Amino acid sequence: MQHYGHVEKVRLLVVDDDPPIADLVATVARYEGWEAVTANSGEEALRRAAEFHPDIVVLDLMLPGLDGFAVLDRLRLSGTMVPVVFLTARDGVADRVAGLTRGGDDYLVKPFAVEELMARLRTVLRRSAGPAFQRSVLAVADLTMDEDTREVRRGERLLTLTPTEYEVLRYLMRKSPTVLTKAQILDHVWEYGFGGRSNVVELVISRLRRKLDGDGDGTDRNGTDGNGTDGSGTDGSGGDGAGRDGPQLIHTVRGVGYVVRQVAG
Amino acid sequence: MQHYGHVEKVRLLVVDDDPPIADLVATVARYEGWEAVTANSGEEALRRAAEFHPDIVVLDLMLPGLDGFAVLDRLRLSGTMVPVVFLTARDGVADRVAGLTRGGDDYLVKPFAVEELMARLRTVLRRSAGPAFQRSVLAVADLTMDEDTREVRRGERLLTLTPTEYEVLRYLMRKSPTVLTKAQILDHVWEYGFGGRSNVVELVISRLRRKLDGDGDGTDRNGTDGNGTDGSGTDGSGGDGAGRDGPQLIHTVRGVGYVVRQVAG
DNA sequence: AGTTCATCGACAGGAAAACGACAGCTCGCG
DNA sequence: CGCGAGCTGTCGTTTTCCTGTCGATGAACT
Repeated sequence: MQHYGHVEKVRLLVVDDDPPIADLVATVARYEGWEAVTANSGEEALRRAAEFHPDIVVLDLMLPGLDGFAVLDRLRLSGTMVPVVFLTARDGVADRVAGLTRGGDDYLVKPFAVEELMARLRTVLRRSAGPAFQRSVLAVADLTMDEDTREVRRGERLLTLTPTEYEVLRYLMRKSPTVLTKAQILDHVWEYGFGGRSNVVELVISRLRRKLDGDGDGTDRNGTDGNGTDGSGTDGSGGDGAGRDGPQLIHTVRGVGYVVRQVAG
Repeated sequence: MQHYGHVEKVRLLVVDDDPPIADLVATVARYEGWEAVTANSGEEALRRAAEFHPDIVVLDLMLPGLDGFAVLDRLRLSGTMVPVVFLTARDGVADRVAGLTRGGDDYLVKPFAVEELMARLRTVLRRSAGPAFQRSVLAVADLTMDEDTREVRRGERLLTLTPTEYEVLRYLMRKSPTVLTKAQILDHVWEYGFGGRSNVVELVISRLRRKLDGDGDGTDRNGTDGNGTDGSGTDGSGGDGAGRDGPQLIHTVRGVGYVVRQVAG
């Protein structure tokens, strides 16, 4: 039915017996402009699926009563072809799940990172939308990211990013030119329930900068101005952070967070 | 995407009384951009065939009621020349089937691997597409694979691959330059219902690398790097992973999976 | 100047991947 | 019908390198 790319909102059904988790996912999805409903049991899931007609389903496999596998079977038996993204416990039934991803489905291990889940949902939707091969490429200035091949390049230069770096950058690029707080980045990119409050984000940003701004000594702090609204101001200090590859793209907004964009202002 | 010459979408009819199996096949086919419909009984199959006019049919021989042989007869009697790929149980009527494949049809034993089935479908389609059957040759950099002759070569050198290695490589090449996860590879190349969670994939990749990257001492980790992007950084240091035949083509994307592609710059 | 916030080098624990070695199987050949 | 070769997959070890913590240095704001 509806497909990604369509004008209408994506309809998502989230099935998880842990309400907080289900809500978390639903909330993020709604934030992206999707319509989302949740179900906390297998039975409810089937009921919701029947009336809501989701375009995609997030299904926890460990459900009391009618478990995820059973729900999947019933869904398929009723002729529905909705793509499904499964959630499984770390060491749980991961093996059995593997066999289910052949279709267009996919799966994720709990605890997962929200951005990771959203990324998979988008991918699955894109693929199930038919001749599937429109690639999804994010771009900001001369920085591009191909989500299928995972190739990231600054201009011509191909960058080598670690998984975490890749995730953070993707989130920043996707939201560009919005400024994101460290908390937001932490919440989206790290697994939910990541206790470690630390400067991890700063760390990753630092490493990212070095790689994509080619910037050795970089440290050009410029974006800076105080309050969120970024505004214009900033630069000032001369060097626009050009390390070797052009202007700096990751800017620090002191007291707020980070943003990826061409300098502006 | 993958071309057989058809401009329009391939129309596939899948006949299997086990809905999950039929759906599995249909889903994968749709992924490839085909149009697919399923039928769960012989009667339904004939009905669907009449209205859908498939270009090719996947037909399970063990159907309750009107069985596969009967369905085939009726189809032929009605003048249809659609090529058919049969599915049979491991020890079942394999012999009798042999006699049916004359027309250019083919058959596969259950349980099968999805990629294997898709490969046969493509082959049969190609042959039935007219006398002028172009060969289907996959190529990535100087690595080529002829799906008809099963010849694989790196540059001039002919490689000797075992069945499993061949399948894995074909899947990787077909999807190149997309990064595939181990789960995807496992799901496509191994028979459905292969529970084994193990490092088989890593193993095969390792063996493939040794053969096609000519890599004796191998372990040239270079392409390998973090996520996705690999690449550039590497070169420099002399070894481009070139064992003897050029740059490494199978790259590890840590935390994600594997890709076949030229490092590109 | 003092205080707060950010950057980044260095290090260690640990997760993921590579790979050698071995055993069960299949299949072809004698 | 039995033997042997090659293919596969499991185990366990080794290697690689990703990640987050600490702490010192440096900027920016008040």
